[in-house]
Amino acid sequence: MPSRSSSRYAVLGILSLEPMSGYDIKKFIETSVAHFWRESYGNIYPLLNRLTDEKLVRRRTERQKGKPDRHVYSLTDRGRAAFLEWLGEPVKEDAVRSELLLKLFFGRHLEPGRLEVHLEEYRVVQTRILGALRGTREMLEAHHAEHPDLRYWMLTLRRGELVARARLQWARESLQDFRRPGNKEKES
Amino acid sequence: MPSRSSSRYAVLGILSLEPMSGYDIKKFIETSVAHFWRESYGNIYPLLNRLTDEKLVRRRTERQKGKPDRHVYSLTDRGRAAFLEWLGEPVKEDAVRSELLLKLFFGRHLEPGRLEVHLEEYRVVQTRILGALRGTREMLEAHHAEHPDLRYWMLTLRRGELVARARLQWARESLQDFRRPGNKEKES
DNA sequence: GTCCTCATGTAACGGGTTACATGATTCT
DNA sequence: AGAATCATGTAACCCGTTACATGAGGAC
Repeated sequence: MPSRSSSRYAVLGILSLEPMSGYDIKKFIETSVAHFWRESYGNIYPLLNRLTDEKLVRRRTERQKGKPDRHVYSLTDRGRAAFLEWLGEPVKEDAVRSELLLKLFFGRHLEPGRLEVHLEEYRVVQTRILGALRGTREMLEAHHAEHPDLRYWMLTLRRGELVARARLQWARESLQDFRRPGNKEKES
Repeated sequence: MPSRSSSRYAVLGILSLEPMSGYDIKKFIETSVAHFWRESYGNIYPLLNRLTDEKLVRRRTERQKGKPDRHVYSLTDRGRAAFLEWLGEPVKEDAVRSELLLKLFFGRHLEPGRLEVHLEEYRVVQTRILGALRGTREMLEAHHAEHPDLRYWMLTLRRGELVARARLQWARESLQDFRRPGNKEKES
């Protein structure tokens, strides 16, 4: 009965695609799953050491000229097994915390215009996210059309897009609602 | 330039509505902002002590028969000021982490049917959330129609609904997509 | 000349959860 | 009889981020 940090399974999963260094893992995350997952070096490197100690991962060191040694990690059989086991387990629902909504909840105490600024910033962020998702989608369709994992990647992308669109819609609606002045109380 | 833990501002904000005990705060959170914010007692109680030390909050003790003393906390002027300052500051975007999407991303390695199970569970959860949101909305409209904060509470509810609907739609779509067998590769 | 990329790591801290401990009262 | 509610708290732990340190080579 595993079920540990999640980060570890993210790392194991990525290493199941191909052997990589910690640095590569970070880059990979940033260009593929960044819309729903992030890791910092300060988490990745110590984690890789722990995984090595636990024999879930194997380290091969490549010496390089002018650069630090490069540690390339690959999954062991135990690592793959642990990963697969985690994969099938029920999903732990993730923590819900939205600082934006928290502020809006108390929005009556905001100075005039400030609520709209918060919403507007959010709208911009969501728009940017949507653009990034579209970019990723096009990239995948162009360069990885035959990749066996494509279907699953698209699945996650699609969720990102739908949710971002919903958030965007909400931001727009709400801005309209709050920018119209005669609207302090319920609409009539 | 404050900007500390967020939890502290959640607590200060709630106390700005009316004086309460730690226990009350927890209850309040569960019945009003649970869809985007949660706190545990293990966080609330120590936090209230710290806030008291920092004079952001004042403690009044009510003795009770057969129950532990009840500590009722209220905002001090400094507390209110700190809260208002935080309220106007730019929103820190919250951590993105979805264990579900992480598993789906690696979905090719799931045993047959397991992916659908994950999706189906998610669908159920989102449906339940939607129901709860509707319940809250109706309760608010019935019992707090005149509350000066209603507009802001509705704003957050609306976001919850739109996002939950988007997630639901995605879950349904994806289930259809994956339950249809002749569909292992791209649709044709 | 300066910035970016490659590449690894550590230390300090932050912020939070879970589980445990306690115990009377009231509801079913 | 047993569960839920009221009510507070602590200790252990976990998980993660930020900031710092180091340094060569290539791009502009």
